Amino acid sequence: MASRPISAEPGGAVGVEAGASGEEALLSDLELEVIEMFVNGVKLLGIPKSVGEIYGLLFISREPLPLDELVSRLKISKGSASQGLRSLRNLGAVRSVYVAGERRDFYEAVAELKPLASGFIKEQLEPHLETGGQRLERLKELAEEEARAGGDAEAGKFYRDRVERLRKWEGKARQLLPLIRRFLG
Amino acid sequence: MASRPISAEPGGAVGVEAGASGEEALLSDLELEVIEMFVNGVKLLGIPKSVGEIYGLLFISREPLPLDELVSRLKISKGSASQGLRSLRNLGAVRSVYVAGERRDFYEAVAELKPLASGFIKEQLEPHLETGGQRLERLKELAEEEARAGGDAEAGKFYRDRVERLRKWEGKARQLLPLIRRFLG
DNA sequence: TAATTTGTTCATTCTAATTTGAACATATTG
DNA sequence: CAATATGTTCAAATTAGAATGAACAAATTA
Repeated sequence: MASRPISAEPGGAVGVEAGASGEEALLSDLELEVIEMFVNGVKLLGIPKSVGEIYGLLFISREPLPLDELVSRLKISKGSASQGLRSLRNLGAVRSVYVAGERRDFYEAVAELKPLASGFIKEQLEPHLETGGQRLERLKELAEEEARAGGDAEAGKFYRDRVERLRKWEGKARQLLPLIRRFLG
Repeated sequence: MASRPISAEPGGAVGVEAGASGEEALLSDLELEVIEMFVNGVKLLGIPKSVGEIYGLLFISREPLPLDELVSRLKISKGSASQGLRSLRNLGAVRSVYVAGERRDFYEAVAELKPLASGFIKEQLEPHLETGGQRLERLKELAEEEARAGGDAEAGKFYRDRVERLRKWEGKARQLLPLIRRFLG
């Protein structure tokens, strides 16, 4: 019951526009459109296309799907599917579901905005803030050196101002992330 | 007076780590560090490295710089510099400055967070929201078709819910952008 | 007007990142 | 245990996107 055969797809007719050889209507128009939307979306976030495809298909699927169905329906490699699912699990964008009497792992999309945003912020954004913070310390030292070595008082002021600015930006970013989280929650 | 010769750089010693052939100390350690910071930053926003380099150098330069100095100091091609400056102007991240008695165009970084954020939102994010909005309409139709064609009432409910969710997400995004703008302003 | 300077454009080249697929590991079944 | 099913890993192929540089246009100077 769980892994519904691909021929039993609901209404939607052929998908996948003309072009290559053996088109077999693996995806309905609705699925195609949703997937495309997510592919666009994740690209904006710097996440690879295949990950968007996987999430998109899971998002619009009524039942959880196993890896090999993602492979056959999306026509992506096993490797991509495996790695894509891992990223999505790490992001908290996909959860694995127990399906009775099935040996394969089944996955479904986490379709609530909050955990998605949180996962993305925690995994993709916060690490950068962290390393950025360290970098800023070194930067401050370099600016001081420059200010001292230069002899020129104007120069010192300028460099200190620039580094101070970067500090403020970082502070803003640190405040902003939780704010976004709360807003989407 | 304006296009200070590159040998007249302030304190900082050799930059550019070991490796390739003719290293010539075109960038001080401070400049190098700032540039690296911006290169990391823009990568996060899906903006090419060369653009980060250009903005970084302008940001930490006391005087406006002309295109050919960006080329020589950053060792990037004229093409990259030209295109990079254009993107930065479009983003509102760089402004051109009049320098008396100079034929070349000189540029300086816009170093206030607000216009930077606004430019990025307006140029990079809002266009996607726009096309996403159109896509959503088509999606809604497809979901209705699917719901009708499927015969299954459950299915209809599910697809409508999913599309409705996407609508809500888009709405949130539309609210969020101005909020971010205000916060950074 | 010819020569020079400055900047842009865009086809080609190069690079970084993604995708593939075969080899491998780990159950699971007969 | 051998055979099969499932999933992961990683070197190699592919692809998308960025950088290059030569050709061009426009402005300036001599």
